[in-house]
Amino acid sequence: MIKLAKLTDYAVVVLAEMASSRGILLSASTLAERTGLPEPTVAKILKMLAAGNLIASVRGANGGYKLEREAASIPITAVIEAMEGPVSLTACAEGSHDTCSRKGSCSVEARWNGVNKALNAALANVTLADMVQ
Amino acid sequence: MIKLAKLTDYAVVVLAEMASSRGILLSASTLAERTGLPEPTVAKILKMLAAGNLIASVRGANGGYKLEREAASIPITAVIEAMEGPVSLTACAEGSHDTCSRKGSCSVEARWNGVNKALNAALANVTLADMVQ
DNA sequence: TTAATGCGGACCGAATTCGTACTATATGGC
DNA sequence: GCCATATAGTACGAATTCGGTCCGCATTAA
Repeated sequence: MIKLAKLTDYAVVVLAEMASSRGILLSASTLAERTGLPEPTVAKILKMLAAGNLIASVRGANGGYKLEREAASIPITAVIEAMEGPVSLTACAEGSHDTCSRKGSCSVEARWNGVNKALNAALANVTLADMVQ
Repeated sequence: MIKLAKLTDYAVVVLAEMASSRGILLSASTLAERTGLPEPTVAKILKMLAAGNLIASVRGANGGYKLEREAASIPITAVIEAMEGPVSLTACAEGSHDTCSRKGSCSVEARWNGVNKALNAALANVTLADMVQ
């Protein structure tokens, strides 16, 4: 199965919760409570999403996180990229620096790029707003 | 990254090699030699592909494998399914029997089905023939 | 000054995956 | 009929990755 990391799955749940309270500052512990997910895990997810500029963070007492943009303008590819890196099926895909033992001599190497583009195009049409409903 | 198992990647390489010699019986060792992949690994891949009815096997001396259908009629989703199971991003997707701790109470559970369909549609348009060139 | 909250990194156990080996079964050639 | 060749199926060990947790530091409101 083309597997999405569990953390990415959780990230969507957390973001969906944030989208329903847009603009309001929510702490990691509050979000953990509302989503039913373990608090340390939620905290980790929020850090990653903040690093990917998907959400804004406010430090200090009474701090928290809030959505940076509208849910409708956040494609799920952005979420996946923030959590797992570029959306691409194979290591030898364009832009990846991962090594492949057959790099250069692989007859299908270049072909995957087209597949990845089709994949990105399909996923780019689904936004966070679609996941919230 | 939306990760494809390495074996699946290899499977496409092997199938591409078989497609260029369609109808000819090729043994696992021959394919290993031509693709430059380790022989035991190629043998394993061929077994999985045969189990998925993507290729036909002939046992005994001078046996081997050959493509069951034309490359153009084999979508890469079929390859992925043979190697890794159904194409779906999340465990809670339709048809999966995997358990999810939030099953039933998860607000985004149903939404993933649409994403998975978009994904399958995008990948179904790419066939093995496209990978060969 | 204190308490609350995010930030960043490190760490460990668990699960998955990769690659390999071994045995059984089938078939063609001598 | 026997042997060489080839696939079928199972099982296993090592390596990698992932999920989850913890700790010390930085920042800000009260």
